[in-house]
Amino acid sequence: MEYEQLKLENQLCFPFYAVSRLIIRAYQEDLDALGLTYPQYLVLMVLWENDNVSVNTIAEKLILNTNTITPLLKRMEVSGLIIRHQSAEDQRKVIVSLTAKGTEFKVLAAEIPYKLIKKLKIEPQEEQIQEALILKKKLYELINLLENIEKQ
Amino acid sequence: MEYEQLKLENQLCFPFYAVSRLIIRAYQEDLDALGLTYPQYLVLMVLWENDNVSVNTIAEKLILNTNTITPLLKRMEVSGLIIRHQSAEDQRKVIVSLTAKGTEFKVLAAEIPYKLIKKLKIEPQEEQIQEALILKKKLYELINLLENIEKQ
DNA sequence: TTTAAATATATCGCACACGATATAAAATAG
DNA sequence: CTATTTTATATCGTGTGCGATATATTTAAA
Repeated sequence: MEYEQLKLENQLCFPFYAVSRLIIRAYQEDLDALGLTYPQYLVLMVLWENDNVSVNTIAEKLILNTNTITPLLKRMEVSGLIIRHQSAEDQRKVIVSLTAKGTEFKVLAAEIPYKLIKKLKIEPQEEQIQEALILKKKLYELINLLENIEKQ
Repeated sequence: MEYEQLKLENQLCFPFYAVSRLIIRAYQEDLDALGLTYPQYLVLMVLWENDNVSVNTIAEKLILNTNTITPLLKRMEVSGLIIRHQSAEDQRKVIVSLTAKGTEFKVLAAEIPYKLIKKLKIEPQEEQIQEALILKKKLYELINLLENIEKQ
């Protein structure tokens, strides 16, 4: 029995899985220099855009469960990037805020995306930038499709 | 400071990371029915195409390190999907082989890719199939680009 | 207004991923 | 032919991810 649909090279899921891990590996060197992990870097990106948000807000933006986010935030609190405090209005909510260190890291992190492009040894032309934007749009269409499965 | 390149929505890395996890989540239900995890399913796909291969061959095909693969294979041996035995020619090599159970699972797993398409509620037309093939090609180009970073 | 349901976060257990390191066997160099 | 290097796999420690479950607070319902 051949089952073409079971061959690794015919899968769409596997290259997504591989690209995701390889991108994180590529970032690792620059993140290590800041003592960050990739998901911690994502949390910081959320906070740099909107500080003082609830645990749930971060979880929703990163499409992660609280059982992933909670210990992640605890480690980030230990390393002095953020602080967590209970909301006054709604005692169930835990508000996450950047520390001075967490805020300062934004300047250092700003170089990271450019460093990855340099590592890839590509010099994006207008055409390639447009292509990347189209790809990003398709990825978000896929995310929407995949997120709506669970709600059934 | 705005730093457009640090906004989550401007990242290409994040949607890759999200899509990868969401696809695995979508597979979970069908894999659970077989008592498999996603990486175990990938290992089986490698073995269904080429049985009796070394640990390293599997690691290379899945772009995983042996410190991930070794315990993964051990768990698969415990659950009776594979057996591992030392190679006669090269005593360093450990050859991984499918058991009867591991072989039989191929028939059961053959439905999984179709089930995902059903869950997504899409009915792929020729046009969309072509689009998926182009996307897959792009993903493999990216994998090549990302794999070659490390070799420098 | 007491009760039930929903919401927000945390805890537990298990299975990855991966950097760093160890160990044994094979290949190669001097 | 012995010493060195390389190759193949395994071990250890840390940090995710996530299903299942617990706990506290808020909201809604009877």
